[in-house]
Amino acid sequence: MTLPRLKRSTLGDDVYDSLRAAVLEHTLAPGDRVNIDALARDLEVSPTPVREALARLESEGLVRKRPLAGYTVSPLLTRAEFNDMFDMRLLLECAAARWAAERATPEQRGTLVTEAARTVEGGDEHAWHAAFTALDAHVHDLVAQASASPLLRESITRLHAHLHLHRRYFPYAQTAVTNDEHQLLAAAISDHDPDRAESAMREHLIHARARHLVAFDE
Amino acid sequence: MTLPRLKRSTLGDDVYDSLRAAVLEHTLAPGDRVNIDALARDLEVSPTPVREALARLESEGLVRKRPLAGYTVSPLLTRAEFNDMFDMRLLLECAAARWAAERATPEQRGTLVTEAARTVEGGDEHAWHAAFTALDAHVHDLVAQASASPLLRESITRLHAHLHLHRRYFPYAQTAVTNDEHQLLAAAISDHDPDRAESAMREHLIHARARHLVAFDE
DNA sequence: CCTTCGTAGATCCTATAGGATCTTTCCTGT
DNA sequence: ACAGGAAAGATCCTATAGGATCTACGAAGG
Repeated sequence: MTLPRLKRSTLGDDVYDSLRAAVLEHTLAPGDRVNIDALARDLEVSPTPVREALARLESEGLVRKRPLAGYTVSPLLTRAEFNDMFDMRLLLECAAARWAAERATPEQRGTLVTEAARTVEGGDEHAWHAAFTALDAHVHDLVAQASASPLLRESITRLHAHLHLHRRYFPYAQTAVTNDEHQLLAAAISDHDPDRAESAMREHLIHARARHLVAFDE
Repeated sequence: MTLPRLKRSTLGDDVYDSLRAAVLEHTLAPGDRVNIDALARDLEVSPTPVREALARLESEGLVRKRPLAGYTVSPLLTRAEFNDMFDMRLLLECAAARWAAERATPEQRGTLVTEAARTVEGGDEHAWHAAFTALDAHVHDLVAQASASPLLRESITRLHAHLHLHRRYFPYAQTAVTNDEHQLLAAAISDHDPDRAESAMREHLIHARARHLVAFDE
């Protein structure tokens, strides 16, 4: 008998979740100064758990700390850093796709195919874009999870946080193409075909990088 | 004129360094409970910076937190987790070796060859072993640095922290072989030969895993 | 007009105190 | 002898207060 491992949480963790969401949603925009006391007042907690949350966020690179001068939200990636991130994605996620094709459970293959086939319904443009981004992240996480490597999945998740910071500047079009690529990837993994899974992921990421890079042209 | 960017530090950072070193040196052994108040008294600081340091360490996986029950030093890796870590090392460090061979500066190639050729001098067995481990980590970091990918280097550094936790249980012998492998790797990178660099790293890591895995046989 | 210096304000960093929770130990009952 | 429960101790979590530092604005001098 396995119980769902009841979740006890602390204020620090709650603040962390809230702050992380705020940064990812651009409620706190890149470059903004983060005032500890003001945040504590807004969230109606003391500064201590806020400091704890910020320390964790800094370790993940979402905020920067300047000693005796306060925290700021990490600035957006430069073109070079963005390319570096995609080099890492290619390295990590191609391996994840390969391992997923080799080691995923039948349930995982099924879920992956189902989720990759999902499409996002109407709503206003902003909400629709947010939903689509969330779905994209979810598909990639399913692959990472199916790779059966906890360390690999964690690394990928960490990268995606930085990717998410840029989503506002991604082009709204071409989402249908993304969806097609996801389905090819899911099919390859479902078919136990590592080579095809890896190359599908590679194609998908290379195309995604090209799609996103236009945002860096002024 | 570029000044060395004077380093201001906070108590929290100092505590972090001290604590991280204590964990890596097994002054705080895996599984040990970490008493916040006691630590604050020993280090002669208040609990707040200690909490901040622990939050960062938890984010790196060096300590674990159980809400309302305190922190503990992360336990040693299981055999499966250890294998997973080496799978990640193979993925990350082989790519690092390849990129280093392609992109390293002349200075980096020179330093790498020099450091890979270094040997550790006498001293008592414990100190000697510690020095050798440090040298090994240094060589691998030089490769990561030469890869010219900040994200890749950071990921590798993160992995090596966990590897370091196990060093006490590594075999003392066969260090000469390790040194030879490092020199082969350095030579390949120095020669601008990506294929040979990657395979040299792969061989090295596969052999290293085999050497270390004996520690898991009881 | 530009640069430099000094002061005021705001912010961060650290320390201490009180309430809530968990762990351990001891005792009682079966 | 063992299982179950209760109370004491220790520990963690949160809140508040005070000292040190940085930033920004304004004034004086070149």
